[in-house]
Amino acid sequence: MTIGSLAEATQTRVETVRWYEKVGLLPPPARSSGNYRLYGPEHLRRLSFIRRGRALGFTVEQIRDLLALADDRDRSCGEVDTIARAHLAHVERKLADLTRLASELREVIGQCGCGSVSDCRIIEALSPLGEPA
Amino acid sequence: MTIGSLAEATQTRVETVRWYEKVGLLPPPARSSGNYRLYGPEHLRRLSFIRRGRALGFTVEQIRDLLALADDRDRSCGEVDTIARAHLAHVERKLADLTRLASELREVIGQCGCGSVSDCRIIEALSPLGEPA
DNA sequence: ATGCACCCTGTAGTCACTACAGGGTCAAGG
DNA sequence: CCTTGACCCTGTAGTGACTACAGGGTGCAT
Repeated sequence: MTIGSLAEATQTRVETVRWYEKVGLLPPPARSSGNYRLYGPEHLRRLSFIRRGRALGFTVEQIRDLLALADDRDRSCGEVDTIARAHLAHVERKLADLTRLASELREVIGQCGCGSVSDCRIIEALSPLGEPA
Repeated sequence: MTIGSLAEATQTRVETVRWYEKVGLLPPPARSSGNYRLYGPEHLRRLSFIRRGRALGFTVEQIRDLLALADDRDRSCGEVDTIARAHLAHVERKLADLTRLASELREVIGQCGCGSVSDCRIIEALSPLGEPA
């Protein structure tokens, strides 16, 4: 399968597939006589894994680690669990930040009477002093 | 005030202050005889505005727009409101994504019995086929 | 033989900084 | 007077995870 069909099968951009190869996430595939990349089912599996990991918000580095662990099937699952839990903690921190941020924004927006900028509550909320000179 | 005290007063890194100047968010200040940047209260106000905006998650481009609007005090507040509402919508979309993501992660992690990798539910959840060859 | 979709490499751009390298300035202490 | 150390300067390159070309080659159908 060519890079185009692999990309389509995994909802990935062609450039991204080449980039995964360059940074070592995806092994270099065989080449056709015309120098086209030719992928097999193992590549499809690996790229699907990568994309699913990215969709779950794992970094490329974490996915690199997860792939190495996944290849070593007799190993204990503990390290996988550790990576996943660390990531969940990270996501939960971000979630808390965003929740606070959204409520601050809602409050600021709610106060805007949409008059002139000189008494705009949104601008005021951003300004350090209530009414700058 | 020197760049160091301005940075400290606004909880900003010195490099970041210089960067805001380079990209035109902060006007170039006067210089001392030894070529040090010398800031006044107007710079402090403007940088505080920028930092507060960033803390609320506005992009630098949005802050540039907000600053231009804030400078034009007779103008209607409508554009400010539009920017803020667009940003809130963006934050809420992100929040929804992260919420879904966190629950997916919790589910995956909850299923891990921490045995060997070969029957790790986390790896399985990432793999496209239940049990790759 | 020509058009077109697809592929190749390599480089530069995105965003909002951050991290140096390699210097200059300034005030205090010896 | 000299040195030490904290601060400042410019300029460039790096971060993460791609994205967007430029400038060319390949493969297939008409």
